[in-house]
Amino acid sequence: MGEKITIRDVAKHAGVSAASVSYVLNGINKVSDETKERILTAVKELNYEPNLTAVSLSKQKSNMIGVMFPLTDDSLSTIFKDNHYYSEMISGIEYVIRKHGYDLVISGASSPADCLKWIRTRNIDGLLFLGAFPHRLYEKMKALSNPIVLVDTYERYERDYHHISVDDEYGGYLATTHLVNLGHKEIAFVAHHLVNSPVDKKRYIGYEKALKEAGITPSKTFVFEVNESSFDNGYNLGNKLLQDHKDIRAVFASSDTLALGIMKALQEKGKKIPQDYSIVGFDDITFSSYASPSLTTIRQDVFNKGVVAATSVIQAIEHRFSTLQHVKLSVELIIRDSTAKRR
Amino acid sequence: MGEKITIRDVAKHAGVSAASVSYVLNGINKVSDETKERILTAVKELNYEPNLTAVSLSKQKSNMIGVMFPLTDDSLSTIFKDNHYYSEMISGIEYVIRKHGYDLVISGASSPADCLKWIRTRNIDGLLFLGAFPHRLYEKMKALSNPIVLVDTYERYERDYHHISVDDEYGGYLATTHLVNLGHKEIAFVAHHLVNSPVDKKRYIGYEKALKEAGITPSKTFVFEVNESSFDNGYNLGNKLLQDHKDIRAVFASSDTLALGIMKALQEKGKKIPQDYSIVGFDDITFSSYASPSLTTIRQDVFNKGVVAATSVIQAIEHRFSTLQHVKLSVELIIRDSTAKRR
DNA sequence: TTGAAAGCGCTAACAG
DNA sequence: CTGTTAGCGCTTTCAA
Repeated sequence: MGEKITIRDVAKHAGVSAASVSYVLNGINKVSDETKERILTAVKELNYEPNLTAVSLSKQKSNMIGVMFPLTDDSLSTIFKDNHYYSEMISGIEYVIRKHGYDLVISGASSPADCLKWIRTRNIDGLLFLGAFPHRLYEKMKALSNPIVLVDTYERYERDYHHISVDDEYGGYLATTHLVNLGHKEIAFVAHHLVNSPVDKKRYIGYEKALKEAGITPSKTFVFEVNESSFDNGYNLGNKLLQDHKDIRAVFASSDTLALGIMKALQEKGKKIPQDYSIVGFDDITFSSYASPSLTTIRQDVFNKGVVAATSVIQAIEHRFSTLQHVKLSVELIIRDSTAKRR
Repeated sequence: MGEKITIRDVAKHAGVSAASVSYVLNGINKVSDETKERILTAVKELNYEPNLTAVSLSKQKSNMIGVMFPLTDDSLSTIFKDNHYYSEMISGIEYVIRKHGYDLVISGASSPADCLKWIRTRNIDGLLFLGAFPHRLYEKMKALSNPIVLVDTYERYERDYHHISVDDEYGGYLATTHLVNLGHKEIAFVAHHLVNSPVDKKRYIGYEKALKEAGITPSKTFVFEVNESSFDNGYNLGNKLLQDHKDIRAVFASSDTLALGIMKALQEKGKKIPQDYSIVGFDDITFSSYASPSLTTIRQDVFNKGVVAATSVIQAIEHRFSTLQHVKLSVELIIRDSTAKRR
């Protein structure tokens, strides 16, 4: 751009003061209709666009909303890889944010300190925090005046922030009950990480509850952890199951990605699904209905989760004293071809 | 935050002027070591963090880099859905950008006008434009002084911007030649969109070239277009192929997602792959190796594409007069189990 | 080597 | 209703 047009240029062009231009642009009803016209014309003619950086500084509000991803290793790719989950979520978030005139700034949190720094230095109006929430950030974050929405975080702190989640426990319950109803007793639970992933912990609780209700004693030997939700990890676990755990006849995996990897391993070794093994996933990613056999799973509407989360921050930003939101979205059992009666 | 600490607080605390603090913080070597120490101590003690909005305004540089996604409909979800492609890319981009101390602002381009506006009003230092580049933006964008990197755009304008792509034409050629070498002659090409997707056009050229080299006359009846790269669209096309095009024995699809959808449809109707149909995809998404049968495909390193693109903008931002970059990354044929000799 | 002062572009009391 | 003015927090001449 050769020369940026400032509010003063507009003012001059319209023969008024910068203040009046500002009033008109901000919809502050202080200006006569006549001069308002003149100003709007000048804005058009000069093709003026306000400098948002200056606006931010002046208003102490950036109109930017940050999304912080949990960084496992150094890049986001481990998170996105094999995983429609965060992509879907960010779609929902971006959609709402743009509609409301905000911009979306994303960052992988390298360290809790960096994270905090980021919010403050960038003047982010609000923050969406996805996944596990580092304990040590808790106190410091609370000191910030900007609203923070935690998504999928179950911590003792959860009550102090806005919080969006899915009914993970019920999902685990649904999945397991489905298997139980099919006559299964030897049901493995495959988690991403039982301690680090609060979501998986909830699903596990549902799993346990379903077993107990059915009179089955949950056994630690039926619970497995992989490190990341990926096909590869599922695949490797599938092989491990075949070697070390011949008693298992059904698997409830904490993500479809994992479930599909497990399925692949079992099939490669000549096992039939659902005849030999019943498998249930979680999420209902698109591919689940395209796999052979198609995957029985717990569906959650991730796009909507993003929408709800983003809507929450924006509400919190705009009516500062709204009460804390705690939304738990529902899940649904989708029965497909990867589960069948125990034989 | 209760009270933000400003540069003046630090100055007072250290018994110097704000200017000196600024010098030290910006590494401008004008200050005696002694006062420098004092200032740094004060910074530590007060836990001072500069306000980046103010810095941006003052320096006329935001340290933010924008990524603009092509919006087909109104939300990003059509783009991310079923599509690891953009997720991978953004992972690569985010990685580089964060390492260099920039922030990543993302947006779906609602309209060319909005897009332009966005760059100017937000004081974005540089822009990554993914996918098709709206013609009418051309002139206006060129007027911007900020560097713009186009990814996957083949337009007549491409030469005026930095440009990162993959050797799509060679990819198309490799895939088709592979099928030809297996004895296939009736090879369909399934594109996302031949006109709107410049990438697909290139792949088509490679396809055509390979056919010609093999003495096969390309026929328009073997070329198909779907609207979006999705499993569903592939699936529907697969069914169409079965109904209307019984002569076809091999398919080269412009994305793995499409290829897997097609495969599913064919399999459902009792067709064997690769015995009855040979199928080649493009991208090498993770799931391709987990499908049954595993998918032969053209691999491109999308994460790296993001890395290269981001590196380019940053270079361009930091050494303003660097020459335009035009990078074409390589592709690779990955032979798996979805292709076999024609019988 | 240091600091005063004038911006960066916009907003918001406050006066008129 | 309109304009003057003093910031927002930081940078950067320019003079001391």
